[in-house]
Parts: sequence; structure tokens; C-alpha cells
Amino acid sequence: MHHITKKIGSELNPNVSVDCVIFGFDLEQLTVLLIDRGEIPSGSRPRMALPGNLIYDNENLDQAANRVLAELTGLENIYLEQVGAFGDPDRIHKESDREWLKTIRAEPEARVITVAYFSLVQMAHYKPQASSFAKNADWIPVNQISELAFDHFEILQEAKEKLKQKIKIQPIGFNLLPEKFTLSQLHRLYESILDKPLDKRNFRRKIQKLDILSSLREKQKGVPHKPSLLYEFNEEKYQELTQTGFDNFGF
Amino acid sequence: MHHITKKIGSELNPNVSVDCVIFGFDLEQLTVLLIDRGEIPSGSRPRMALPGNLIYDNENLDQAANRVLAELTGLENIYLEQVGAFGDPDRIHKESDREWLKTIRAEPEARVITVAYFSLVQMAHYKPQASSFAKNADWIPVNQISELAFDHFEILQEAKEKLKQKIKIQPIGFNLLPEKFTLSQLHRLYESILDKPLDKRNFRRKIQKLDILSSLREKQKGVPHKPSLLYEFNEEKYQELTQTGFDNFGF
DNA sequence: TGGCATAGTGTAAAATTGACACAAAGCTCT
DNA sequence: AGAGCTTTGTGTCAATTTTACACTATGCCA
Repeated sequence: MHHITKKIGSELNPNVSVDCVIFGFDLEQLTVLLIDRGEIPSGSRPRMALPGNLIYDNENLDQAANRVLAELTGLENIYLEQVGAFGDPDRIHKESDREWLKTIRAEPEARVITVAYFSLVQMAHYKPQASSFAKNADWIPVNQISELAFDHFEILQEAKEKLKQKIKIQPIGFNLLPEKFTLSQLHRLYESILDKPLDKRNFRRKIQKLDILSSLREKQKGVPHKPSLLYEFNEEKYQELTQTGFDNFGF
Repeated sequence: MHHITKKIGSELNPNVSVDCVIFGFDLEQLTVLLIDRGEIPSGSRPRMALPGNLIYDNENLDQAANRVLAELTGLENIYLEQVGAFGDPDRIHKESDREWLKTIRAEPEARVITVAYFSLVQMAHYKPQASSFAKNADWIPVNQISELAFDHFEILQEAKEKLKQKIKIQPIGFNLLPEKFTLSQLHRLYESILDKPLDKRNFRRKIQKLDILSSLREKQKGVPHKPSLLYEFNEEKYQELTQTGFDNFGF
């Protein structure tokens, strides 16, 4: 059951909701945080859905998205970007969906427009727990997802596309990695977001030429092979770079 | 006064509107179709605004945007793309704005979320006329716009940015030009969208290498200088190109 | 100590970019 | 008819970037 922080002097807007595509990276592939709606009354509708909720009349859209994210994961100050608004009148067409909506939302009958966001989090920062009040949430690899409740699958597709475009322009991928990471992990991350293989040497050359990574004098520990050097993202260097009008990472 | 096509069996949704950034190109610079709200009751609020309207409960967002566009210009089947949703609770904060809203919208008091679109039209296809029922609309060069009603200026900025990014990925600029155009006009168009000068020869080389233009055996007439060859956009060639996964026009 | 897995590295050919200047065509004006 | 104006259209060279490609180094494990 969602925990809704009812705000004093505010009302839920029954017509507008926010849904979040929360991306993670398990160092192998891109994942998304989905909630399991459990057994659905009538029939075999998709059980998984994006986390989301109606907005309050006194918060703006970004705030609402941050709230949804914080209510589910407890995380704050997370990279968040709007994907767009989705609003087919028949978005919620299944009787069973309506039933379920009653459990988390007011007025399941109303036509709802949803504003989708995507966010990038370090998977390690949120470990879903069955016992959590944030109901049954779980990290699911994106390419294992073939259906979702409502129009959430469509939203996911657009979020992926937006992320793909965005990462060609800004190095936002670091938000998905631990502070310290290896070039191979970064490489793998780019491959899974862009959904195509990238030549190892060419990738390393290009990323290093950008000069936005700080090499640490530290190696991986406990891996059953040659340990890799660890790097971290250098915010200052990146600022310098963008100051020059640079906006093309060209992958 | 807006002409609202009341649809049978449908209701206006008082919480959600659509606003359109309608781009044109006067062969010199990028322009936007704005409506003049006329004398504003109290004080000197910006008079110009983006065309927009509330949505009906039985139409989806794209339909609503197309409707707004058609109601104002009579044009259909126009390139249209969502910019995003805008929804600060205090979006409509001025008393005079509320007054004006009453003249075109139901429930001006409600908190309204707006979904912004941008569209690309051939300026020649819509000539604003003072006598038109579409009130006082006019093409205004984008870089002459410094303020707009509500949060419309912010919306315009984002629409420009979106267009800028999009044109690097897809050759949508042709929607702003007449069927037959010169390379100089196309050149000028890219410069005004990207907001930076492009070398003439390099631009021509690059655009021609894409091989998505058909050269016509036809020249400009009646220009007081060497007449240019005319070209048209070749949809089939472009399809071939995108089939190969090409998505980088690299300007 | 040998085997396994991944890290890390260089080069050469091809393609792309960026900088740059002048002759050609048609109109207008006298 | 000719001079002058305005914009079109064109090529090259150097620098940079991209692509394709394979072997050695390191540390763990058995």
C-alpha cells in the first residue's frame, strides 16, 4: 500500500498523476524499479507497473515526481527528468485496473493524464525489501520487460529513448554508477543504454579524451581476474567542458 | 475570441490545457505564431500568448493539440511534437490573466497543467488576417520575443531547445520550407534554428552528401541576382537512410 | 604452477571537419 | 549596352576523428 503524505491545506488533483521510470544499473544491464500489484481480481492483466501517484494541487510536477520517488525509495536529490505527458482518454480501460486504482488513488473513474519522469539512481542505494511499506518493488532488467499495466510500457519505451538521446549530450550515466567505478563498467553501461556494442579501445580512448574522469590510485579488490583501476566522475572538469558550449559526446 | 468546437457528449477538462508553439520561417528567420490578447484590464501584463486551450475529456493530447492548431489556422496534418508538461501551481498568478482566461476558458480559478507542443508549418500556408475569427494572431520573429503571458516564455525556450536537438537527429526542417526551396534558404533555416553561423560550403557539402534532396531542373525567377537552383526534400531517400539506423545529422 | 578471466594498450587507413576566396549569373540602373 | 550590385556555386588542403583490429599483463583459483 502506498504511503501518501497528506499535506495540510492541499488536495489531490484527480486528473493528473506522475509516473516514474526509475532506472538502475546492476553493472551488467539497465534495470527499472517496478512495483508488483499482486494478484489482480479479474483476469491476467500485467501485474507490474511503474510507481506513480496523483499530484497535489499545491506542488509542481517536479516536486510530485520527487515525492513519488522519495515515498517509494526514501531517496532524495536524485537525477530526474521529464519524459512527457501521456493522456489517452482510455488509458485506464480495464475494470481490474480501476479496482486496483481504488486502492491507491481517489476517483479511479476520472480520466487521468499522467506526466512521466525518468530518474537515475545507484541501485545499491535502494534494495527493495518485501517487508517494506513500499509494497513489492523490484529491479527488473529493462530488456526482460514485455508488458506493463496501463500505458506504462509505452512510457518505458519513451523513457529509454529519451535516456539514449540524453546520454549522447550529457554524461548523466554516472548517476547510475557507484562513486568509484571501472572503465569496463562505464563501457557496459553505455552499451546497455545505447543498445549496441561499442568497441572497447575506442570507447576508452573517447571517454578519456573528454577528461572528465579522475583516476584513483586504487584497484578493484576480490575479483577473480586482473583488477581494474577505479575512477570517479569529475564534476569540475565537466563544468569546464560545458562552459565551452560543448554538448556532444558523440556515441 | 476563440472558437471552441463543442463536441457532443464531451466535457472540457478544467485542469489540463494544451499550448502550441507554432514555428514558421520567413526565409530570413524563425518565427512563432502568437495571439494578441488585446488591452488587458489591469496593468501592463504581456499581451502576447501562445495559442492554447483546455482539452476535452474524450480526446487525447495529440488530438487536442491538432485541434488547437486547426481552430487557429485551419491547417491539418501538420508536424507536431510534444515539448512537455508545465504545471507550477502558480502558473496563473495575475488577476488580469484570470480575467482574460474567463473569456476563453471555463473555470479560470482552477490549477491548470498545460501540455506544450511545437509544430512546424509553412508560413505561406497561414496568413493571419485581422478579420479572422481567430482573433489577432501574428507571426513574430523568435528573437524579438522577450516576454509572454503566463509561463509561455519558458515554454517557448524549451520548444526552441527541443527543436534544436531534434533537427540534429531528423531533417524536420523541411516542414518549415515551401516544397521547392534553395540551398541558401535551407542553410539560413539551420542557422536560425541552431542559432549559430554555419560555413556555407561545408553546409552544402554535408547536406548534399546525405542525398535526401532532389535537385530540380528549375531556377528561381525574378530575383535581382544570380538565380538559385531549386530543390525538394526526397522522402523516399530519407526513408532509405533511416532504415540503416542513421540518426545523426551532426550539425 | 598452469589455467582462467578480464584489464589495458597502439596503429594505420579512411572519413570527416574546418577554414578559406573567387568566378558566374542575372537584375537594375543609367 | 555596359557597369555595378547581389547572391550563387564551387575545391582543396590540413587537422581531427573514426573505425577496425589482437596481443600482453595481472591477479585469482584450483
